[in-house]
Amino acid sequence: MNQLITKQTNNQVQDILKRNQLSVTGSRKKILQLFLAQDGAIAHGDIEKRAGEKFDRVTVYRTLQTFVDKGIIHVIPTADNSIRYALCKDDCSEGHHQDHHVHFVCTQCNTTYCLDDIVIPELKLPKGYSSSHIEVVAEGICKNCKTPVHLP
Amino acid sequence: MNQLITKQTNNQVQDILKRNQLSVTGSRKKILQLFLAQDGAIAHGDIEKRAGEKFDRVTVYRTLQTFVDKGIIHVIPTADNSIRYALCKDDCSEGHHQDHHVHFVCTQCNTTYCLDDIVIPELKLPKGYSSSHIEVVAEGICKNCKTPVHLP
DNA sequence: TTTCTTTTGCAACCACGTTGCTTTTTATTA
DNA sequence: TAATAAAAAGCAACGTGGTTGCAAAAGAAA
Repeated sequence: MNQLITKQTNNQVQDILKRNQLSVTGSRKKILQLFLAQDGAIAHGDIEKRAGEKFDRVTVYRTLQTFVDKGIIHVIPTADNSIRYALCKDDCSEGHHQDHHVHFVCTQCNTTYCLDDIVIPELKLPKGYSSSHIEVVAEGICKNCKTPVHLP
Repeated sequence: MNQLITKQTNNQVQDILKRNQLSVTGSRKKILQLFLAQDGAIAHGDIEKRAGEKFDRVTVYRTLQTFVDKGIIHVIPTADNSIRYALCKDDCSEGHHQDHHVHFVCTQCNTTYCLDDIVIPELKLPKGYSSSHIEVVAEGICKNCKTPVHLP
């Protein structure tokens, strides 16, 4: 819980904010640090809790919205209807998200991962339908929760 | 808007309710009729509006929940975080939904379709991940909204 | 440091969904 | 058909998640 923020991380945060023409503020630094320190995706509620009750709800909403607008994070739709956010890869930019990858939700630890390297296969849609975007969410057990192999 | 309910539809509704050991009530009949008269999926809000402001919000919620529990309808997760419902096929039953098909959301008319015949292709997940269920939502233009071919 | 601009925090509000309880409706049995 | 038990509907109230307008505070620039 008590996160050690290294000088590197701090510089990285400032870098990202400045590169996106955002002023460096307390909430933006804190929230961005949470994303950098986290493997999977984060829900809005997690952020409010893990930011240490320091920021107003409204501020968290606006900060997340700003990050989405700038292409720093992207939204992940989940089956349980709770929005989650994850860092974008470098090829996302303002107004143009490139986050067309598979998302994986672990049913055990409830972590959401972006599987950037998985290719979404072609779908044969019925006659008359044409799709511009396909969202794939896989549910199951992640690499950290799978039953470990017992060695002799 | 003003729907003509035929005797057949009425019988069908009663049939479905009785088959699922549900008592036949006004709201259940009305809401089930809406589903039978509709090609695509319906959102909760639509139901409240189209039921003619006759039923309490709570009643609609509970009726939908009952139908989901009984396997009469199923929930469709959408990208915009609004839950939609659609009739299940016959192989759904109480506590066991068999609705593993692709869902299609038309970006023009905003209708959601269940593409029952489309097979969800295999996904090659990274090492350590195993999935029990894959949700696929395609976005695009549906058969009713596509630009018609101009004949000479 | 001063000034201007941006961001934050607060209060209030709305939409969505849920819960507990009373009244009404449905199904059942006489 | 009337009486009864069981189920569902309606109502009020509440909780959460998200938004908006505005005044105060913090950041950037000079």
